[in-house]
Amino acid sequence: MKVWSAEPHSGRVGAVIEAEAGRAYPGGARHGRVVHSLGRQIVTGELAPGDPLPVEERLVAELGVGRSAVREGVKVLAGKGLLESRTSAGTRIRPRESWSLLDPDVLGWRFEPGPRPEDVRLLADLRVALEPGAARVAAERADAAGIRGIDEALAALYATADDPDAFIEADLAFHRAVFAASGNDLLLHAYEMISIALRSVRHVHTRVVSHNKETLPGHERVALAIRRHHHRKAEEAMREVVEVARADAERTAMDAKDAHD
Amino acid sequence: MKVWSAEPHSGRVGAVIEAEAGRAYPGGARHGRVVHSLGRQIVTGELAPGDPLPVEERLVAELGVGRSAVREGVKVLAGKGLLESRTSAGTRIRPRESWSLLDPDVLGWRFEPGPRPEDVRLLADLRVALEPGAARVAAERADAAGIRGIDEALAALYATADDPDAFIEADLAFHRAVFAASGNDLLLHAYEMISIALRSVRHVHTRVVSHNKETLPGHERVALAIRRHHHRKAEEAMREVVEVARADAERTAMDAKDAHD
DNA sequence: GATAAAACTTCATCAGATGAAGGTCTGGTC
DNA sequence: GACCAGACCTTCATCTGATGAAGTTTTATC
Repeated sequence: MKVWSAEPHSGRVGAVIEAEAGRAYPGGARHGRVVHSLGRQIVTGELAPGDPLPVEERLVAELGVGRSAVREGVKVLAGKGLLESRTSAGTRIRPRESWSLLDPDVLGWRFEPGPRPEDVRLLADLRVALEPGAARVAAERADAAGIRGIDEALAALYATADDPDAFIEADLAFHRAVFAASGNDLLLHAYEMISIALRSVRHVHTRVVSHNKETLPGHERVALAIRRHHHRKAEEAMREVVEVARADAERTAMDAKDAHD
Repeated sequence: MKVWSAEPHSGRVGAVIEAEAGRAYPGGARHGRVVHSLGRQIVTGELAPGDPLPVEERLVAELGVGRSAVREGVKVLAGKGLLESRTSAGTRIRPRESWSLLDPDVLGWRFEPGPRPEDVRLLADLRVALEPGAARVAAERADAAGIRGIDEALAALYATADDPDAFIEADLAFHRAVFAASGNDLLLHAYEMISIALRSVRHVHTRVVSHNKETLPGHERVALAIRRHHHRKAEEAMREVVEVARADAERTAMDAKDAHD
């Protein structure tokens, strides 16, 4: 009996690779090309879960690389939960639940093209869910180095309030410093992944200089509370910061939608 | 100039594989063996960041597989940020900051052996940081299906209060249901990774039946608040649940330490 | 002692062969 | 006609050997 479903692959898989192949990958890193091309197509939905990948031989032809490169690339994607290959049954795209959504590459493929409106809400919610709690733990656990990191990031925030692009980076760095101060490497990594996505939404957030300045007092309160180990206050201050960001993001998204209609 | 440091690899890398090789992997999955053996050794610290891996040829000999399998395995680990290989310079272990700590495999290698005391604190903090916020977002966003999922998980919790092992699974399922109700797939994935680690700590938590029963009202409050979309109450109720768990964990860890001294 | 060229290492990729694991198809049986 | 055994075929898994590319190290020269 045939367990896996879906008809044989129809479209071509190699278009992107060929387009990129011109110069980006002179000699080596062929397998990296395979990983990124297939990975992106899977994550963006061009190739849907359950779909079979073309057979190795055809991938070799379409991607213009050798079997080794194809196999290594497929193995990497399988390691990220995107693919599963079985002898005699071919390779196919695993269901979305199996993907390592928090893998940096997977996140990148998802958000790099520019976030869709629903992603903006998703990210804003994620920050609301994560950051106040992280600020609380940071207030509980921060040592001198952690507090210093936050203070430095805060100073940078003030220093860059007039430069939108620099401010975005400083803002990301401040929030990162809070996570770092939690002394929890898993938590810090969780933020670093969010920031991959956040950076791609930066056009949406944080454009107006006057608006940036308005957020400074909130950040200051966060830093102060952590410095004093007031976990309750740290959490509340951070919540206010991210709630404001969420409201802004939703308003911006709505504006964009109105403008588009 | 030689940029990478550290002396050539000294010990043998293949011991584990050979030990496992006897029967576990009859025909296929050789490259998976490589991934797990090397991955575990890296994550547990047997191989330290900066260390060079033996050259391919030697890995082939030590691991008892062909070059293809070695290369595919190395590529998978490189995809998880654990390794980096460069032509002519060999393959070496990347610094810990580059690892995908939230990758299921990496988490597994880290926590499966059984958590060390510091990991217990780490996980407890992580829950305190993450779960109240997730409960809040769940209360804001939960739809009928999400609420139903939570209710069912709650019922299972009550039903298994007398069976320690089943209760652990029911507890994990309840918390998962809360994350699922948030409608945020990234958040849900974050929890699923925590749960990989949590499951390995279950010996520490949740052993006493009477104790399990004491946690039921707290869970009930969480479910109720989410059902009614009281985000404030949901967050507070969840905070209480995870704070209690954290206190228990720390007490248990301390007891274990005392018993050990 | 500095510099440039040659030699060497080690990974990257290709190519071909063999094998294993499943799935499919064909006959034959009842 | 339904069912089953076995041959057959497809497709991935792995091994092996050869070639190439990119650094590293050594050596030769001034």
